[in-house]
Amino acid sequence: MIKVTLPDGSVRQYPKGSSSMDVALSISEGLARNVLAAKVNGQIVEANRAIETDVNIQLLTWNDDDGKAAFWHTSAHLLAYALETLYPNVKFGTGPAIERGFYYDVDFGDYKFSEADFAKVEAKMLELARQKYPNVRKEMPKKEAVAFFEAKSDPYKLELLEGLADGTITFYETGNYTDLCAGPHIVDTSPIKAVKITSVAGAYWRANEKNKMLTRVYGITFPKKSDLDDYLLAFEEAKKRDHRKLGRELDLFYFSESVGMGLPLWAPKGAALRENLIQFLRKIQTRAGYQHVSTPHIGKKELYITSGHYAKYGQDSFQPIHTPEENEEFFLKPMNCPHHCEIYNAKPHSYKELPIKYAEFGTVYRYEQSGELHGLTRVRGFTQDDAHIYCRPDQLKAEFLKVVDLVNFVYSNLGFSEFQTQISLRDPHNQEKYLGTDEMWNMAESAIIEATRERGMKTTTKEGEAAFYGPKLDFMVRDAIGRKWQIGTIQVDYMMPENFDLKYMGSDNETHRPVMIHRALFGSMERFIALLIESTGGNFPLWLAPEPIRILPISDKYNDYAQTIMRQIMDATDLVVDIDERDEKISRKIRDAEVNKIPYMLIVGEKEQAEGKVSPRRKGQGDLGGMSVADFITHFQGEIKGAITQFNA
RNA sequence: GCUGUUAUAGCUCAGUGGUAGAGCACUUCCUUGGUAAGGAAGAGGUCCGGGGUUCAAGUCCCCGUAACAGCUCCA
Repeated sequence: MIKVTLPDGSVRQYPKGSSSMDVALSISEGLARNVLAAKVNGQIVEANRAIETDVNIQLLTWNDDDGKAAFWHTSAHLLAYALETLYPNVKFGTGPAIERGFYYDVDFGDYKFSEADFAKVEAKMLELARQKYPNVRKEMPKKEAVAFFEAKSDPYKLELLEGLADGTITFYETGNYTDLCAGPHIVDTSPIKAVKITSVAGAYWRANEKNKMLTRVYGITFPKKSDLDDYLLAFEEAKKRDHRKLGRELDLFYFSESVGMGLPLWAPKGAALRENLIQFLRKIQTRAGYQHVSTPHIGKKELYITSGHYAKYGQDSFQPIHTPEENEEFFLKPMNCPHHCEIYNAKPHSYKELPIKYAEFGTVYRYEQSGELHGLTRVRGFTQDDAHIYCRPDQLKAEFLKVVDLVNFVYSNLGFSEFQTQISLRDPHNQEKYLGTDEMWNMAESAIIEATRERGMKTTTKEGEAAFYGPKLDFMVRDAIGRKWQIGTIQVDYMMPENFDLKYMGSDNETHRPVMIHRALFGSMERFIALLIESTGGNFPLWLAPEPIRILPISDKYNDYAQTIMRQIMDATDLVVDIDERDEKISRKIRDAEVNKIPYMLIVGEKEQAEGKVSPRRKGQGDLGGMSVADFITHFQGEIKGAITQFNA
């Protein structure tokens, strides 16, 4: 007998060789029906794998991410099985489960797999799933594995095998389909009841652009048809929050082919939104001890040679502009740090002055590959809420933590509670990509790791994601359909102070090298606003709304009264107020204001004019009843005060 | 940059090789109104650009441009 410990701590006894499925069956048949895989002593395995020793078991169902992963992993095999049946001679790359569904990378030879094929593949997958094929795990010596794929003349699987040690090779058989695979899988194919092939796109073999491009077929499957319907419906709903769509609908920004791709044009409403965000942050940064600076949009080539950016990105930048006579070369600035370092270097500094924090809403230009451009989230001209903190090495951790706190403050006020944090380190196997000494890197990386640990932050760590001059702590949020974007970043840099020969005079009357922290909280105004649009669906908090108040006169007889009200509000506050003077009925004006997502409508007609009042209507709430202008202003300002917490530096 | 898809009025989109369409928006007129679309009339087109096939191209083919999805990249 073996002892099985369940997550609630209960211990049960089973005959040796029992499986997780047996455990599930002993609890309830319903549970057994829902079990997709199991976590046995922390390792995820098939639910029917025999257990020989005492173990901890967690049964995994559709409610567990790992359960879904097993389900979708099997679905990927099912996809491959269907493709192999329908398109003889296809070769397979890799086919993992992903966050939402799965894909398989396929070499179709000369065949162009397209959307027209989707329905056929879906039908075949469902047909195969219904056969209730068991997923049979097989361990195999490497020699045998190689022979199998040589017989199949499958170059991709053979290449994958090269990287595997003998004795670790496992295969899974599903019907007539056999794949090199580490598993785990669901017990058989029958739970797969709904299938959707979602898209097809190119993907480089082994994620290397020098390799051949395979065809990546994406799909998603569910245990219930209604789950698929719900998923597709939710996806359609999410697409309505796309910032590119809302940007046009709310008249925020545009692109023009004549201006150039990736160069956003901010319309008045968008510019107002942007300005509100800048004002908010400028005020907080000033309180946090930042000094705002302003630097030009270009800089001489030599500046970027000094910083190291020229060697790294010179060829992949917008190419230099030249002066007509002297033929000097100037680059559009791709980042603000070199300019800020020059401000630092403009005069000598004492240790008593540090930390020095230069902030700038600095507009930069980067040549992004054409295929990368994406609405406002990836553009070629954008404004960073950039700042550089010059501090003594002994101040580094404290300063880093202050920035972390600032990020938390700003995001919480903007409703971004779901952000993720990632520590981006250098790739230990590819160190020539980076500048600086091991000592510098170790100091910088440990500063970030210690600081995040000190705050108890949940971070993920990624090697190879660092900037070439230093490691980073990145803050990421998801867009409407779940894609992750980096917004904030905090970077520790020992390199740039070296390159620019930055100094300060220490208490020992010797010169010392400061450490630099590069940081941006929004990242770029463009990307941040894009994500703000998607997270709010265009219903911005009152204090950010580009048009917070619109006065709606009942008829043109009350336009003059509306003007009086507008002036009263604008005199008492610095708010933007508009009047809808169109020759339309009030219900129409209300509808249009609702559609335009205007937070406050002020309805004025005969009654209001007679009583010297306004009738506010809050978007989404309806009529608030008549009140005086003074009462409305109090009400309005109260809502803003309630929305922003006080920042204490 | 790579693979694929798409491009028709300001927006959303129909359009079968044979006279360019709808809804919304816009303009004018009527209407002067009370909490989510009042009525009528009008104007608006390089069918993305260039080339080709054809008696005839918005429609078929090629090249380019841009957008979209994904890959790769991201100071």
